[in-house]
Amino acid sequence: MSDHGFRDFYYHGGAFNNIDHDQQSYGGETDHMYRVSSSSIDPSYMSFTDCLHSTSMDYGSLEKAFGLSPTSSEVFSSVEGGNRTMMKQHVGADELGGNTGEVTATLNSSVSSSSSEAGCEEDSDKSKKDGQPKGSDDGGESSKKGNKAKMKGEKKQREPRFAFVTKSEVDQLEDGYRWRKYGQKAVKNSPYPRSYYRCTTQKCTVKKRVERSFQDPSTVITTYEGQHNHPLPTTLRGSAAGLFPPSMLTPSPLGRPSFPHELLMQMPNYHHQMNNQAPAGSMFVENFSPFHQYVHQHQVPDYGLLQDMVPSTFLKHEP
DNA sequence: CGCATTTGACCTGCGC
DNA sequence: GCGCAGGTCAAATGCG
Repeated sequence: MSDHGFRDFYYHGGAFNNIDHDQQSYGGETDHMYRVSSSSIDPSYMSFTDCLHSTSMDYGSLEKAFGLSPTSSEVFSSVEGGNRTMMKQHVGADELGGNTGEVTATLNSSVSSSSSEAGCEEDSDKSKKDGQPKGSDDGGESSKKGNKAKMKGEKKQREPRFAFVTKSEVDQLEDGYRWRKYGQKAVKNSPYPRSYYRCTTQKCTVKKRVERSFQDPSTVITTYEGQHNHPLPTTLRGSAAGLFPPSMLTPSPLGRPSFPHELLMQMPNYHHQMNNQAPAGSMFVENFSPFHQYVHQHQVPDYGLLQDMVPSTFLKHEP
């Protein structure tokens, strides 16, 4: 899924001047991909995080919104699901204090399990066990594997996923949450393994996968799945806790986005869809289409997109 | 000692 | 049905 035609659109002066919406169909599925991009941040000067903090609020917003504080110069984001949409955007250096960064968003909803295309990425069946923290629920399951089998027949509901492609030397991006690695697998056609992490907070089922792009070893693909149902740990080492304003540390989807998915929750219709428990398959389709419309409707929004994704307090409002 | 990581085995879905 | 690939489990191990 990494490279389904991204298209660029640019962001200058605090507003999205050129938003490119690409909608493609893959085997019956509609893909929406968004990509926000910009050139490169000079890592030699500062980390991505530093850059975000020291130079531009907009960037800081992005970073906070995306929950990333990596040493990356480029950040792409994507939501996986059945439909993917990509939109690219260029962040002008002027807005970044001389630095630019790249953020790509891929929206893709997992349509039922039938979608094979995205399917490879989709977890086929995690819900059965992962859905719940293992130690807490299973109670007396006898054999670990035996349990899995029982859930057969039920289609597990796939959680929305949000992937980021970041330029980073470190695999694990500091996003403020504590993760526990529970597996690692070699990826086909890639010399780099994929690591699986789970949020260590009890009852939080959020997971993330981290893998390095074999095409560009300097980039790390981080895929988040699920939504945190808790605040950011206060003990985290990194910046996140300190970086994120309290309002962004709230777990509530209705609050500020403290997790990539929550960004989506800020998008029009997302709540609506979620609240109506729309089928996973259509969730994003309907979600992101409106999203595009929204973007387009705000043709020259001052941050149109961002504003909706991040707290306005983090966005620079220009007259 | 508690927690995180490693790692091989196992399970599931999918394509052939 | 078989093999492959992705994903997960959990025992073993490491670390602070």
